[in-house]
Amino acid sequence: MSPKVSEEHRMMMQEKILAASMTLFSRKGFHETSMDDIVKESGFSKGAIYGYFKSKEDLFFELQKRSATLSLNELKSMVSQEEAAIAKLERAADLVFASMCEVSDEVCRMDLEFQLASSRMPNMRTEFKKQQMVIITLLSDIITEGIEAGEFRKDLDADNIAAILVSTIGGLSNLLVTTGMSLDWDKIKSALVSTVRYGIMR
Amino acid sequence: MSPKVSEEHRMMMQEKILAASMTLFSRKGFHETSMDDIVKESGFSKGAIYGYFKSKEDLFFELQKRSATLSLNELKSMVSQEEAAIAKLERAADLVFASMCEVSDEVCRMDLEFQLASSRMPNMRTEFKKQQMVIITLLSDIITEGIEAGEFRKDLDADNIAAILVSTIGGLSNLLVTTGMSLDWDKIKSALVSTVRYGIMR
Amino acid sequence: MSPKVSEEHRMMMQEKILAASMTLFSRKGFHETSMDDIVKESGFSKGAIYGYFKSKEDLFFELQKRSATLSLNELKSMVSQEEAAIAKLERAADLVFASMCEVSDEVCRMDLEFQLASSRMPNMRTEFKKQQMVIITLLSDIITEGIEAGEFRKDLDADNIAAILVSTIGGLSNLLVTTGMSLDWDKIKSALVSTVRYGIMR
Amino acid sequence: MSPKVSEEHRMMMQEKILAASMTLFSRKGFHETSMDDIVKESGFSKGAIYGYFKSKEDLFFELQKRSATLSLNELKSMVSQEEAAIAKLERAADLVFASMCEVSDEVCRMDLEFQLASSRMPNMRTEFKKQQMVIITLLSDIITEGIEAGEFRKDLDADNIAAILVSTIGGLSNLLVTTGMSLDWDKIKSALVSTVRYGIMR
DNA sequence: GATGAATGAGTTTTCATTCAT
DNA sequence: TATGAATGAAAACTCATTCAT
Repeated sequence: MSPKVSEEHRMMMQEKILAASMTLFSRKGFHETSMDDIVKESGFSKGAIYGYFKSKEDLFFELQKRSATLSLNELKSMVSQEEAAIAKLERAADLVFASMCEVSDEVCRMDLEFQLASSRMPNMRTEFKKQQMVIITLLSDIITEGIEAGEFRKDLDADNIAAILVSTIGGLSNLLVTTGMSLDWDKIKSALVSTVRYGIMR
Repeated sequence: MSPKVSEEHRMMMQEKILAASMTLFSRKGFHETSMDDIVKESGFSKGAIYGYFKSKEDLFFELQKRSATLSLNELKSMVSQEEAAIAKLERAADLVFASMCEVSDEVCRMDLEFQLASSRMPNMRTEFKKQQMVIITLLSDIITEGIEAGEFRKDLDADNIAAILVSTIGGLSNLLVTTGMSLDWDKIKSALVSTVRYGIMR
Repeated sequence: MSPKVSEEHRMMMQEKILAASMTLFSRKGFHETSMDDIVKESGFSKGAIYGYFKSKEDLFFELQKRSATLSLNELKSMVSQEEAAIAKLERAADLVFASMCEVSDEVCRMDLEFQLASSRMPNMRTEFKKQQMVIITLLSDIITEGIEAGEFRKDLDADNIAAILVSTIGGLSNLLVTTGMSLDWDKIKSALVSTVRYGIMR
Repeated sequence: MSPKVSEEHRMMMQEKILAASMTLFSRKGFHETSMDDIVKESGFSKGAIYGYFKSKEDLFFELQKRSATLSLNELKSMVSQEEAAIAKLERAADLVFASMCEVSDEVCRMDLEFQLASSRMPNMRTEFKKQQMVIITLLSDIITEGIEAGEFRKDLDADNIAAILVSTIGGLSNLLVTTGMSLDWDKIKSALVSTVRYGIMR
């Protein structure tokens, strides 16, 4: 009778544990966070946590899966708009840099944790690749659209340009947390946008 | 008469330990590598290793310091050449992508380790920032030179473009190891080079 | 339903660990006793022990705190008796020498460990001083009482005499363990008692 | 031809090492002092130190042997004086309390180290006992002398009184370092002297 | 299911002693 | 004889995971 209720309940519990873990992993890092830390932060018992997630790594993996979903939807909704490809790219840039500004160092650090894990653990890598491919494909589609519409140069290599753009954004995020540089995101955005615009438009 | 050993010998020993550590850190990661692993891999005793490096972290830090020196010199020698700014940038691209191709996943993974460490440990961050600044400044100087020579657009923001370029390269390297994508570096290089050329030239 | 364990149970476990530690510390000394020794002697696991005490030092400290409580209560109860001050002192001597006889070398050695630790570690010193002050004050009060009652000489320096008496007892205990002399406690007691009696009475 | 010279030289070297060790052992304690510390403090090499002393413990033992010699000679010279037994005891008290005042905490701590070691290590104990016996016997002789001269009570138990006096002095020294109390040695001395005088004289 | 005490292999690091030079 | 680099056993402590209740 109650499977639905308890399933929901289960999800809520999981969510709480994930939230606590996220906080700790991003603040202290995966290795420096102990299950005891998570117990304290989440208020759950050891046994409960192991009831919901089979290991610390599993918890981390689950977190990685969710990390993407955040901004992706906004990005997707953007594509469906009727407008020029270049406008779409610029709106994407707005979106990305907006989140870049408001997002804390900790989120960027968490991202680095995910990247490092992906570079070593097959299941993480698969997930990470899937996520990156979604974004790259999305951008690639916009570029292809722009080429076909005559906005962009005909010789553009859509897939690789998309990969480059994604890498640039990722690289900037990393630069921020790894150097602690106080970057002026507005200036960077306009430098990037204008360079790309000149770089790809006819 | 004395086991007092030449500075050279000491350096050689250090180098061997560093090499063994490098292998392990990049293959398994910093945290997953134990001092016992390093003992086994290097053939040194525990005590000997601690005689050369005061902690596992110190070993890692030393490795980070050395990591930069590798390609930087080539990059620097390039700047002094007499040629157009755009040509310099292209030669830099050649250099970077060449190393990208031949370099193993392990080096890139190691790079991610360094980045993550830099995002959390002050002394690593200081070092990392210094290293990044050298490259960014180098590129920024070339760009400024290009602007002054009338090669590039006058409104270019040299520093930020440089930061963007460095981020792009770093991001691509990360994309490689984190997704395991089989990237076609030649195509990526030409996509990047042509985009940037159009993007910044008058 | 829950392994949540009563406070009593927790105390019992602690007590067992403390007992095992006491045995080892007094037999082998603090430094020569390893946590592994305590693991073996107590039958607990490493983790369990660290669950109850946060460090080997903490274990030692806890032991020190308890060491005093043993005979102190008897000593205190004595004070409240209605009798001449000199009689009180003699009864105290009886008490002290009685425990001196029955007590093993190990307890005295343990005492030396505590003294050495107190001479170097601030928290131990604070505790030790507190314990010593209780006894000194107790004796000092008896002496003052004796002076006021006209039993003892008027010019007696109650505090310092008390400190001297406590030192004498401590010194004798140390002499026992450090030299292994086979002391005749009865004779020593009467020598001390008669000397002090003549020494302080009018 | 040169055994004498090198024997002297050897002694001088030993003395230097012992001095350095003494400094460290009393400052930091036996266990907390490493051979490397002694190397640094003494300026000798590891090998040299092991050439002179067969182990860290041996070094400590040698130090213990010397520790007594210090004041003992003065004490002995005192005995031979022509004067009343009570006067001898008082001069002994002067001597002891004078050294008590000027001597640092570190010397007292070192004493505790010796005591603890003596309570556990047979060879140390033998040495320690020998040293204590010399002093106890010396005092005992004075007391016997006083009894025979009719200065002191006839029923005095010379040996045990001597042991008690030695214990009192040792106990006071320990009280000083273990509690950090700021003792007024002058007052303590007069309290002790007058008590003992009344306590043992006819 | 939930709890948290218990486990114990594994971690980094130290240091008395040895020995090739 | 002097040196100090090298050794490696042993130390204190951690922590992901299990399981009796």
